[in-house]
Amino acid sequence: MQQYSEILRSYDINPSYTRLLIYQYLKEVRSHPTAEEIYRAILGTLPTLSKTTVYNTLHLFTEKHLATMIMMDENETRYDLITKPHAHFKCMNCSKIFDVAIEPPAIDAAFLKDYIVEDAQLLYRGFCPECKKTL
Amino acid sequence: MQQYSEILRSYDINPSYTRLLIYQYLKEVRSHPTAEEIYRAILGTLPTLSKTTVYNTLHLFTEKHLATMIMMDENETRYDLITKPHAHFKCMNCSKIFDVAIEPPAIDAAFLKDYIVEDAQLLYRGFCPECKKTL
DNA sequence: ATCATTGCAAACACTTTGCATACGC
DNA sequence: GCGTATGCAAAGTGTTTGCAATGAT
Repeated sequence: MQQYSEILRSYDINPSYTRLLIYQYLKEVRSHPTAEEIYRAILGTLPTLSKTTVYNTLHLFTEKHLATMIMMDENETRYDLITKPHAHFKCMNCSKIFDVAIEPPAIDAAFLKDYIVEDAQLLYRGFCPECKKTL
Repeated sequence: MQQYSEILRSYDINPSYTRLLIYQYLKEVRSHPTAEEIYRAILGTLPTLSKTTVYNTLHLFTEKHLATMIMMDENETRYDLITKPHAHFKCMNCSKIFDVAIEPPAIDAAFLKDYIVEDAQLLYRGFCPECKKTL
């Protein structure tokens, strides 16, 4: 986990044990988890963990541009480490989320001149191969 | 409002007065309102309106594919009538939402073969011209 | 000793649910 | 009168807040 400490430090985040665990989870599981999922996953390793700390940490990661919030249905915020831009596909039946190898299109120059674009998200919704069968 | 009745009927929605008012609001205001905003706006015309009815109606519209839910920050669901696909830009400072004349890219054929894509959303976040100045 | 980090409990905001009332044909 | 539409109040869910406790240097 030593290398993760360095990463956190490079984002100006003090690498506490809790933060490392959360970072590791995001890094290794890569499933766009909700705060709840992260909380439950890490409870096994760190039974004293509180949900507040998970939220604190995720806010911190977002603020420092290490992670990004992604909004999907059902009013649950999910989190993803910032890597290269990509799209998400969410199955309307089983709620699974799939990464799609497609980049959000660049916004046109005229718009860019007046606005500052920090982040782009591309979300597709529909039915995954499994759920498609049952329709 | 006669023509609106026809539209609702064509989506297999019984055009009650309440539903017409909500449809009209979505149609004429076009600002991707939240349920709360719709509720407050229509209260003036229909003081007995309840928020439950607003939610009922929005769910009905969504189910019948007349409207679509769009998810943004802050865990608030916004609603938009389904027109042609377009993108949204949300100011991270003032929270205003701007329509962007750009289409979500078509998902590639290989993906399409296995999945059913019902809906695409493209969301940009950043700072609008007004808020840009104050940074 | 000081400052940062964590955690609890309560508050909050948005949405849904269950059921009762009212409305339209 | 029967089925649909509406509305109230309560519950539910995810998130935030205030503050106290703990930890690190």
